[in-house]
Amino acid sequence: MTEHPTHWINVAVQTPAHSAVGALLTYRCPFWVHPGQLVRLPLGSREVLGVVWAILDEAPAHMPAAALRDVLGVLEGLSPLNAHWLQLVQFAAQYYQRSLGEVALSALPPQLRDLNNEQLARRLKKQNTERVVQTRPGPALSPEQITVLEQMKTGTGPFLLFGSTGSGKTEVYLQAVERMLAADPQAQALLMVPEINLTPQLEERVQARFGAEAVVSMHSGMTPAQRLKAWLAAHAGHARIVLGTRMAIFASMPQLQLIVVDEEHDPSYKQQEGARYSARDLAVYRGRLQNAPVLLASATPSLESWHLSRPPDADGQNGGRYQRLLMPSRIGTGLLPKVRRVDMNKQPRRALLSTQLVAALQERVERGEQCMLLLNRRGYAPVLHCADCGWKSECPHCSAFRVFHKIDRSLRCHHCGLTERVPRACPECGNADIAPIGRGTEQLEEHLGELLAHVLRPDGTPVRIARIDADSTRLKGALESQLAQVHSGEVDVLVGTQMIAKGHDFRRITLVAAVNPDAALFSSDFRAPERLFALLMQAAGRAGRDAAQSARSEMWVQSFHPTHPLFAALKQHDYPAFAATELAERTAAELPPISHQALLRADARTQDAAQALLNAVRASLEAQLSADAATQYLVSQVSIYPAVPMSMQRVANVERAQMLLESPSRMALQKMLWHLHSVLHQVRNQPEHKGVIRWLVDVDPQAI
DNA sequence: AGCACGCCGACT
DNA sequence: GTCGGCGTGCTC
Repeated sequence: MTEHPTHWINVAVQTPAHSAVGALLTYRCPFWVHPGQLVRLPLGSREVLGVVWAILDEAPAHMPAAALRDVLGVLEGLSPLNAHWLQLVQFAAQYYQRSLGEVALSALPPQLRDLNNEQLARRLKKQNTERVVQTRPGPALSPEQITVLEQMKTGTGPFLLFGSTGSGKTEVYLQAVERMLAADPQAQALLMVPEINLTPQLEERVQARFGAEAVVSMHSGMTPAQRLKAWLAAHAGHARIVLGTRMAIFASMPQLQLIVVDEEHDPSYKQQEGARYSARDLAVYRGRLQNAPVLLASATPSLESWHLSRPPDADGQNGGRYQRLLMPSRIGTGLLPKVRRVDMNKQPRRALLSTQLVAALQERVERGEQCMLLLNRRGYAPVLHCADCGWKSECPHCSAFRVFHKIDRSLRCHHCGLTERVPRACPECGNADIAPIGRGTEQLEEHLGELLAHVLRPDGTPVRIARIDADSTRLKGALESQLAQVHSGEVDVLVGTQMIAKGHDFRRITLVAAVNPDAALFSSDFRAPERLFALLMQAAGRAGRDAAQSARSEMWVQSFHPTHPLFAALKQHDYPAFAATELAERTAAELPPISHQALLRADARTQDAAQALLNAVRASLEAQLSADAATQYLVSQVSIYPAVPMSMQRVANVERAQMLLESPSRMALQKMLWHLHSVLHQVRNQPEHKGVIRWLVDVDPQAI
């Protein structure tokens, strides 16, 4: 810390976008600092961590010098966050309408805030050893893998790798990393996966290939100490490979030269609270910024990425910015499972499982094979109902029904968490005859137990059924132990929600069934079919991973609409056909990815108050923009729809309303949001909007 | 968001 | 008499 005449700096500190302290703060600084350095600052009565954003040449004119406080100190031994990182954070903050400080500070490991310089020095010393990378050779590549890697070498990307399940996408990532390290041993790669659950298995493969020293993980399941350690290793450039969930997109990686986004279609890449960023979209931005190739990969790409990678038309025009790479074949002799559609109209009324499916399950169990049943509803039944007076198990605080969980005889609201014992009789009329409506995973498990009670495994022991969902895996480590049971063959029939369809390799599963997938076909959410198709394709990919068994693997779909085009495309394993139909519909309706959307949401004590704020913002915004010749065009380019209640209108006694903004031009939408931000502050301060609790902006929302 | 300051009910 | 309920208001 060299002596230096006092000067002034702008710093980002942790403050929410809607607070009065939204922008950079100015401090006096009695010593020399660089942009990107971390400093400790007095803010009100507390001491906070800040990121130095800019060094000012002179005292700021907008504030009296006496109002500026002094920086307390700098975190020593840390090299400054580089300009690329600062720009990534700046872009994310601006694009997703949050404060710089909120994005910057939430991108840093929380423990950095609590350490003094001695503690930090100790941590830095501990991990300050050069890491040795010992690359072990990989398997021989398929012709498709070779072609794709060749295309990555000659092109600039971003690349969309469209590769079916089992085509060997992971090996492509590993080869790309290997090639990167061969060219530059100091280079760093970022590998992203959608969920924490999927990090261990990829981590294992990466470590086996490049050594345990080379890789660090970053996800929210790690302890503060682990997170700090991993972050420091990446920031210092010691970790060659950072493997993580969406939060890893903000890892400081000075030598970043490759970004891979696995299962790029997965909705988990979109953060659903705070700064609602899409890690996949930021990956593309970051790749361009740091001149690092970006590889997005999926067997069922998002329609956004599929559209952006569309090939040019016959005259070479109108192609997408992304380069599409193809790996259509499953490796080895493995075949994709045969898809069977069961017409539930021909089954007994209200049957949960068709007779054919039950027979097929029995056959598999008796052969010693495993089956997996998907039902996207946890609990025993989604509603309890009194036939006498019509009472239903509504949540008193939310616009939702409380779900009946038979296991602990509880009624639980899945939105606010309210849990009560199931009443013995109807709370309204006292009738003892209250009955569940609809079926969840608990009931499916119970029902299967009855249907297959007489079925024996080849060794003569009775069938074993297990359930995996958010309830069964609530305890730490429960998911791992349950998965291990399935792998070891202790379980014959696995029942679960979509969490079992993702990524886990169950080699002995030869039958996967979607029990009741119809809801998504007619959902008001225009992305529901896309998600369903991806889920079913992914689930189908769980069956027959073992080449010896793949010939007789099957994916079953029970539906009241078995001839629906979505299922027809699924039967052919034809994602491009599905995407073409879906994109045609999106184009006709001017929905994303043809248009771009943002949501403004308001929470208030009453629905009227929430909507009143939104409609006032809309009126004020349109009036202000129309009045100025320079901004008039925005009003015609961006549609602002009237405020409506959210589909989950009330959660924990808070009323929620939303307003949709839509534009064919992403730029126009961004400019509109910029104006919206200032109008919101004006309107929010008017006394008639006192009842509003909070507002938030969701850019590129996943569901509307 | 924190964290203060500030003005009214049941307890060591 | 105090500990503490959460209502407004400020943080360079």
